[in-house]
Amino acid sequence: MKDVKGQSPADPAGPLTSTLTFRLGTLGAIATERFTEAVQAHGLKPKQVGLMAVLAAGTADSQQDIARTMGVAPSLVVSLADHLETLGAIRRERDPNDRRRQVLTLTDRGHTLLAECTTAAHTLDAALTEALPPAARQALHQALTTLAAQAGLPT
Amino acid sequence: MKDVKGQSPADPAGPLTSTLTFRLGTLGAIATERFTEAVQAHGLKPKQVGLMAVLAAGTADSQQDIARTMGVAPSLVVSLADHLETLGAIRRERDPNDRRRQVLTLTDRGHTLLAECTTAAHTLDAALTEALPPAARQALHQALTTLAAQAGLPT
DNA sequence: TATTGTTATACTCTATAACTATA
DNA sequence: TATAGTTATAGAGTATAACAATA
Repeated sequence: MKDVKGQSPADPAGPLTSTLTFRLGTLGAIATERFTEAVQAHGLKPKQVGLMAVLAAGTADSQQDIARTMGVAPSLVVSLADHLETLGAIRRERDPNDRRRQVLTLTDRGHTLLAECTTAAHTLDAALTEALPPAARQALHQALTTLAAQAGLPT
Repeated sequence: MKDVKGQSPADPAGPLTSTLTFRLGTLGAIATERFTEAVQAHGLKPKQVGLMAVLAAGTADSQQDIARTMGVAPSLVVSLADHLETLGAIRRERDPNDRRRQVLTLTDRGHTLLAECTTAAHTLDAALTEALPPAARQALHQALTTLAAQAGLPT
C-alpha cells in the first residue's frame, strides 16, 4: 500500500483543522474577540467581566482567592480590581478579622454592568448559533457544559 | 414582583458562565494552552502549526495570501515562516512569474511535523472528551463544524 | 503607482520578582 | 516567618508604519 501523492505521511485520522482542539481554539478566539468588542462599550475587558462573574457567583471574595479561581496572577487581579473600582462596579474593603485581605463586593452598578455584559453574550450566542437547529444547539450546550465541568471551569 | 436578594437586576436568561460565548472562550483558551505545550516538544507554536496546515490544505501559498487566510498581519507571517524555514519544514521560493511573491511549500520534514502535531491534537481531543458519550461527542463535532463554517474557518 | 515582503517600532496582555503591611 | 496586596519590571505575542524590490 503506497502513499498517495501529497499525503506522505498520511493524515492521522483526519486533518488538524477538524480536531476538537483546533476548532475550540479558533472558535474560542473568535468568541473572545467579539465579546471584547461588545463589552468595550461599557469600558470593560473580558477578564474584568470575568472577575465580576466570580463575585456574583460568590465563590471567592479576597483577591488571592479570586486569582486562584480565575487562574491568573494576583498582581493581575490588582489591576482588574483597580479598574472595576474606578467604574464604581466593586467595593474594596479590608477584612476586619485579617487586615491583610481586601474583600471585594459587587455594587449595584456592578450588578447592572454584569447583567448588560451577560445580555451581550446572549446576543452573540444567538448570532453564533443561527445556522444551528434547536436540537443541535441544545446538544452543543450540554456537551460544552460537560467539558467545562471536567476542566474545572464554572458550570 | 420584587427582586430576590442578591439578584438585582435578575440574570438575563442565565448567568454569563453558561453562555456559549463564555464557554467557547474559556475552553478555547484551555485547548490552545494544552496544544501549545504539546507542540513545544517539536519546537513549534500553534500559529506556526496553523501556517503549515494552510500550506497542506493548498488554499494559499504566497505570504500575503497566507496572512489573509489566517487573519494575521503579513509581518507576522514573515517571522512564522522564518522559524519554519529554520526547522526545515518549509521552502521559500520566488515566484518566477512575479518575483515579488515568495511561494511557500511544505517539505517532507514539514509534512512529518504537521502529522505529529495533528496526532498530538487527536490525543488531546480524546482526553478532552473522555467524559462524553460517543453520541454526544459526535453531536459536538458536528455542531462545531457548522459554527466554524459559518465563521469562515476551515472545515 | 501599487503590491510583496521585510524591518523597525510600539502596544497589549500577563507573569515574575521585589517590596510593604499585617499576621 | 508567612501571607495578602501592591509595585516594578520583563517577556511574549502581534499590530502598525516605514522601507526595499518588483510590477
